[in-house]
Amino acid sequence: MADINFSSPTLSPELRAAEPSAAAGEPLRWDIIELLFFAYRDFVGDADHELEAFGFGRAHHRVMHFVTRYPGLKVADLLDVLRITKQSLGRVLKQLLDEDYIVQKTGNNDRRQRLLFATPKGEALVAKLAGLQTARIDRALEQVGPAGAEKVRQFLRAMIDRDDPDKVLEAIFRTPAAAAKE
Amino acid sequence: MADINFSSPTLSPELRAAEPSAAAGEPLRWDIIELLFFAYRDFVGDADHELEAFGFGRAHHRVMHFVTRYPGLKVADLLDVLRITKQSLGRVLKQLLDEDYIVQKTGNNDRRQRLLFATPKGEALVAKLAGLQTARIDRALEQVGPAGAEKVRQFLRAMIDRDDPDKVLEAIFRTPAAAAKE
DNA sequence: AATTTATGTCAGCCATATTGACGTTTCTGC
DNA sequence: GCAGAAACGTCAATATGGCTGACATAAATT
Repeated sequence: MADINFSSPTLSPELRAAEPSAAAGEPLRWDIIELLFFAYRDFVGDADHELEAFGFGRAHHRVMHFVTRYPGLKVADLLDVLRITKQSLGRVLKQLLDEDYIVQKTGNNDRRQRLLFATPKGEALVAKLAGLQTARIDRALEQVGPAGAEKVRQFLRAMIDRDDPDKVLEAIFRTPAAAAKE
Repeated sequence: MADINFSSPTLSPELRAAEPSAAAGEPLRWDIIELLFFAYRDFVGDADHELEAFGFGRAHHRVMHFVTRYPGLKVADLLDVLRITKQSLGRVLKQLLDEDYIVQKTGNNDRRQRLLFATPKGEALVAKLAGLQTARIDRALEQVGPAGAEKVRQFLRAMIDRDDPDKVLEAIFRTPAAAAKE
């Protein structure tokens, strides 16, 4: 491996963030970008750890979460939410069905549909994982107070694409809190 | 595939969020949990789209980002930040070196170290991706005002694990804004 | 009756992560 | 100066979770 050596090494003993040299343009939100990265990394880390014990991964969690929260979700809806293909969903969903975390029910309006429901076993897992994440969120919201919490919600809502929302997003944005500052 | 049919189908025409039946315990932060999921999904989606044109994935972006922002980052530091193994980093890093997005420089205090630096080409890519994400963040921050923006930063900071922070996190939490409400 | 929709499935591929083992260079402690 | 540890690179094998393409079936729609 070729070693590229520059004129003067200029070793920084203290690591410091540097605006990349193209700092001439509009200011970039480096702080928020990185905070989001770390916050999300640790946020999902809570669940990841616990999931190992069940032999599941993040994919299983996402499926379980949305099925539990939105009972009767169709397969197609789930695909929209997760933004994956049905083949990808297939493997994960099959495991969750086999291991009795989720059950399917034929739609009665449209018998082609397979509506998805969490079993008590599935709900328990989702609640456990949500508990871990809630602890972290509560701790963080305490720092900003109730008014701050509402600002955080507004911010997160505004970060989400609203064009062509999936069924779940529609439900989320139809919620009372959404009407607040729309 | 066995079809499990229940007593009464009870089809919901409008999808509605349901507290899983174990709602007896402490309240769970379903709203924030889901907002974080969707916000992050769309946030990283901005970059993902652009990366395809370069034949890169998210892994490349993460590496490029931190190397650009923290010039002289050691390989070991990067592993801490990204929470991956050196083998995983290896392939991605090799590509970025080969394609001249990143250069290595032997540490002069410790010649075992390979300090990482972005090339102008690399910086340009990172700035472009950060620009996309900044547009989204700016749009969202407008909704909450300057005071709200500070609340959002406080919230995100508080979401991050502080025990055993890596070098980059230390730098982030050493920043002036961090001192504000510590 | 023909077509479209919702779903499932088979086969293969790719990206990104893992563990374990091993080698080299260089620093550190004795 | 030497032993050992540290920082890195790399080989091999494996797992997960994505992907595309093709095809099948049942049920709804036209």
